[in-house]
Order: sequence, then C-alpha cells, then structure tokens
Amino acid sequence: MSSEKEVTIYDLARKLNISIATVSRALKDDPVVSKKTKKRIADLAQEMGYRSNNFARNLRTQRTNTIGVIIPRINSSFMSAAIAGMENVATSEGYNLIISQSSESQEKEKANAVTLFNNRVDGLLVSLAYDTESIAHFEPFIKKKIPLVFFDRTTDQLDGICVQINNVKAAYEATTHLVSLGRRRIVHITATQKRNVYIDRLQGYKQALADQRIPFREDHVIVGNLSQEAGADAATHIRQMQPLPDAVFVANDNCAVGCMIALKQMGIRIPEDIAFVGFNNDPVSTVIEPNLTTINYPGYEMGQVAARNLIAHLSGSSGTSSTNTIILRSELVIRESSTGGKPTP
Amino acid sequence: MSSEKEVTIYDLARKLNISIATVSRALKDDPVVSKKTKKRIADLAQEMGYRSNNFARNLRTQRTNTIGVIIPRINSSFMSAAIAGMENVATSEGYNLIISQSSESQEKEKANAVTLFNNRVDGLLVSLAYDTESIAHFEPFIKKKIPLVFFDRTTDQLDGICVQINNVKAAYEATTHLVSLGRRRIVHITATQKRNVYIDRLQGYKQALADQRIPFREDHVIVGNLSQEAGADAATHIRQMQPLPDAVFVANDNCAVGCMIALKQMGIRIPEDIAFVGFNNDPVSTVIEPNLTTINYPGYEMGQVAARNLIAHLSGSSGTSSTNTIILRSELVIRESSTGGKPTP
DNA sequence: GTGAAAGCGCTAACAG
DNA sequence: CTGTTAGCGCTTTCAC
Repeated sequence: MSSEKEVTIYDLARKLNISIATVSRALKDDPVVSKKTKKRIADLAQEMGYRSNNFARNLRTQRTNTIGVIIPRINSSFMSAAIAGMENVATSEGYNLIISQSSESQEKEKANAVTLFNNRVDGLLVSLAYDTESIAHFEPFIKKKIPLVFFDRTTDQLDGICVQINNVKAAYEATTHLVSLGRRRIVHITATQKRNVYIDRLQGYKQALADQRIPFREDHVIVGNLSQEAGADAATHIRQMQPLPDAVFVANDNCAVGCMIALKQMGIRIPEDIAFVGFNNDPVSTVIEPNLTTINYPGYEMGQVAARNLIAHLSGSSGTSSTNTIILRSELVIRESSTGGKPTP
Repeated sequence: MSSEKEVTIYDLARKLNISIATVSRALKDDPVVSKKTKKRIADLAQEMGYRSNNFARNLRTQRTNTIGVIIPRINSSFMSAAIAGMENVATSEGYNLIISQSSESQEKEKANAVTLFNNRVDGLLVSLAYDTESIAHFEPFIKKKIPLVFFDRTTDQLDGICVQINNVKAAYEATTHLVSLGRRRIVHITATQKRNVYIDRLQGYKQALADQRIPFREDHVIVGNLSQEAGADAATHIRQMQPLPDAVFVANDNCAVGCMIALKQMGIRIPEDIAFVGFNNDPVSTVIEPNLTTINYPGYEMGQVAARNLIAHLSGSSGTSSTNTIILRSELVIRESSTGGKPTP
C-alpha cells in the first residue's frame, strides 16, 4: 500500500533530479519555470498522488486561506442561503469557511470569536446575536488588521464593512401597506433594541405612522425574543388590548406565525380582525393560513456580497479601510394575511 | 502598537531565561513541569498576548484537530440540531468543525470530500446526498485511515461507523398507526431508493401492510425529490387515483406539507378524506393545518453521538475498526392530520 | 531558468 | 524537572 506516506516536494524533486525550489515554484505556476519542467512536475505530482501540505505553507506564509463565520443560528432559510452564497465565492477563490453558531448568545459569540482568532482565520464574517451589546470580542481582529464584514445584523460601533438591507425603508413599506388597507391600530412585535435590524424596523414603523398621522403608542410595541413561543405570548397580550388592534407587524416570520396560530385559537380572524405582516419571507410564510405577507430579501446574494468584499480586502492592497455599508434591495411580498378580507370596524 | 508581531515560545523562553522545551511543555500542561514554572509561563504568555501557532503544531504532529462535516443541506431543523450537537462535543474536546453542504448533489459532495481531504481533516462526519450512488470519493479517507462516521443518511458500502435510527421500525409504526385508524389505501411518498433511510422506510411501510394483510401496490409508491414542490406534484397524482387513497405516509415533513396544501386546494379534506403522516418532526409540522402526525428523532443527540464516536476513534488506540452501527430511538408523534376526523367510507 | 540554504514555530526524542 | 536538538514541508531570498 503506497498510500501510507505523504509525498512531498522532496520526493518529486528527487525523482526528477531537480531542486525542491523548482518544484515549489512549478506547483505555484510561477512563470519563471519553463513550461516543460512544469509539465513534468505536474505529471509526476499527479501520478504520485502529491498533495500540498497546508500547514507548512501556512507556517511560511502566515495565512490560512480560511474565513471564519459567526452567525446566530444556521437553521433559518435565510442563513442557509447566505452561507451557500459565501461558500460559493469562498470556494471559487480558494478559501475555506469555518462556520460557528452563537445560538443568539453573546457569550457563545465571544467564545467563537476567540476560537476563530486562535485558528488565525484570515477574515471574519459576522451576523450578531440578539443580545450582543459589547463588541469588544472583535477588538483583537481589528488590532491585528484582520478584516471584518458584518452582514444582516450589523454594528456601527466598529470599523468594518456592513452588508445589509434598508430595514427602515422595508418596515416603512410594511407599515404603510397595513395603513393603506385601512388599519390604524397597528402593533409592532420586535426584539430588544440592541441590533440594528430591530432598531431600524421600529423606526420605519414609527415613521410610517407619523407620515400617516397616526399617533405612535408605546404600548403597541411588544418586545420579546421573536421565537414562535414569543409570538404566542404576544398573542395573549394583544388579546387583552382595548380596543383590539387591527394589524400586527412582526419583525420576523417565525414569531408572526406563532402569534397567528395563537390568535386563531382564540377565535380571532386573520386578516378580518387582525391583519399580519412578517419579515424574512421564510418558507413557513406560505404554509401558515392565511399565507403571510412579508418582506423578502436576498440571502444568497448577501452571503456572496459579504464574502466577496471580505476577500477583496484580503487580496486587495489594503484597500478601502473606513466603514462602508452596502445596501441590498428588499421587497414587500403581499399575501392573504393582510389582504385576505375587509377589516371589521 | 505592540500587536503587530506574534509572540512565540521563543519570546517567552528568552524573557524567562528558560528553554523553549519547558515553555512548550508548560503550555500543554505537561505534569513534568513544576507548578511554579508553569504559573510564571502562563502569566507571561497571558501578559504578552501569546497564542499558539496551530500550523507549526500541526506541521509537527501531522494532525489538524479539525473535523470535516458534509451534509446535504444546513437549513433543516434536524441538521441544525445535529450540527449544534457536534459542535458541542467537538468544542469541548478541542476540535474544530469545517461544515460543507452538498446541496443534495453527488458532484458537490465529491468536491467537498476532496477539499476536506486536502485540508487534512482528522476525521469526517457525513450525511449522504440524495443522489449519491458511488461512494468512491471516500476511498482516500479509508486508505489514509481517516475515520469516517455516517449519520442519518448512511451507507453500508464502506467501512465506517453509522449513527441512525431504525427507519424500518419507525415507518412500520407510522403505517400501522394509519391502518389502526381504519385506513387501507395508503400511499407512500419517498425519494429514489439510493439512501438507506428511504429504502428502510419503504420496507417498514411494506411490512406493516403485509402484517395487516393489506396487499402492497406498486402504484401506491410515489417517488420524487421530497421537496415541497414534489409534494404538490404528488397531490395531483393522488387526486387522479381511483379509488382515492385514504392515507399518505410521506418520508419527510416538508414534502408532506406541500402535498397537503395542494390537496386542500383541491377541496380534499384532511384527515377526513386522506390522513397524513410525515417524518422528521420539523417545526413546520405544527404550523400546517391540521398539524402533522410525524416521526420524531433526536438531531442534537445524533450529532453528539456521531462526533463523540469519531473523536473516540481519533484519540483511542486504533479502536474498533469494523463497521458498527449505533441506533438511536425515534417515536411517533400523533397529531390531527391522522386522527382529526373519521374516514368517509 | 534553476539551485542552496535559511528559516516559519512547534514537538518530541534524548540527555542530563 | 529542564535543556538541546533535529526536523515537520514549504516559501523565499540570494546566488549562479
């Protein structure tokens, strides 16, 4: 069995009676090596099953060709798409991805950051956890000039690229849509105001109300963790409001679904009594009845853009350093949860 | 800014006037080094911001402390849970995970295998793609004695550990459940018979029918890719069957949901006209109306078990080499899609 | 065009 | 308990 020992450039060099330097150069397609020699080396490498040793190379070059990814959870269709997008560009550029989940916890996010730092990733792609407040755990990367790209759940507390949508505008459209259907008592369910996305969505909601001359009411904002259970809890809360709200704008689809299910069980009709708009265009939005009106935005593309920008910084000559933000488009997808019926006065 | 140069064990040794060997040992908590020296070294390392260089270590030890993961898709709650389980044990054992998606394609799976092989992962955790037939792309790992653990979608064509549930039994229970409710014309929707899980589920279905003296009908088996769309297609197919089937057992929840939605649109009542049982206990099963009866099995635990076994092989003294299979329990979760009404004769 | 040689930072004999 | 030393496989000057 010849497959026991790894073959190295020394083996190739010996067999061909040339120096390892030439082999090394040939393998990197260095133009200084003659075409003929290159061919001979490539052929032999192929034949002997040579594979380059990344550690040795990394040790020399001080780079890993690895990109770290920290995301809250992997089991959303949005994140899955985003990761597929990252993988797509990373692979084609010769980078590997190390993916880790923060499970929406700042502590886990911190631990992941340390691990990735120690693994010397060349760059980092991050979508922040719900409860992350301090972003001090990213300081070491900044100090070492390891580029950081935030996507979706971003921050402006740090020097780094951000890839996101215009959440203010999206929320503004969602809310305006509800108003245009005659709704006036619109509840907003969101998460704690630590993440840009929730801050912005609330702002868009407020602004839409203001523009429609509907007074903003603090008690129409319900804050939770946006889980399906949180949606159910919110339903109980909504049920007790006097008068009953006639619409709900939720900052994510899952929570919207939890809330809709609970309300339906209480005998409240959707959208006749209460219209719904969610956020994310998760597949579940077309399973719930009535189908959920929501905001769609491109996960795959966001992943691609984030990765592409990171890699550009990696290979690029230092490049643009100051914070710049890339905005992708989003759109309102109208379904029956908002338009399926006329409101009861 | 002192953060430019990496500090190495040489720096520590020099400052402390001891040898690098001692530093190296102390850093690994080798019992042979005195407590006092260890403390001094640890303190200085901390102070100087020392971090170990994995490449150098890997280059020496020929190990990466990295485990490769190849899965069909990351965006199912089952996979997300499984990965969380793997991360849990991997992290606590000092291993990193490199996760890659095959997107249910053999080609992508192959490419991923090559990449991970070249990255010299210490071991591999795999759940096979739908259409993978040849598993030749795992040969290099076998040859190099890199341990392989298959989970959920496993294979017996290769020497490796398998972690899975008893799919025959689970399908048997699902089918028997439908029969016990008075159903006789039970359709089974599944994927191509390349993966153990689908082969086994079909077998369990057949066996249950046989035990209940219900003749098996080839035309009651619908093969597709188990996507939501495939479910909708199957619905059209089912609609045309004479007489109309009175139950459907689907090999996954997503497809079941697609089928249910389509049938409902055709005016078929669930479960009165057709009862449904799915597989996986995906969150969507409690969103669809009526809620879907399904098979639940522990993703998180499966991930843990798979990772734990892989790591045992890694650290263990060669260990058990022959194929062994670990079976986790699963259970039928009964909901309204099967029991919600009496069948119309 | 090609070769010689010096490390990259760490581990693991082996020798005290 | 601690130190010396020889590499792990590769890249990269600097020569020729």
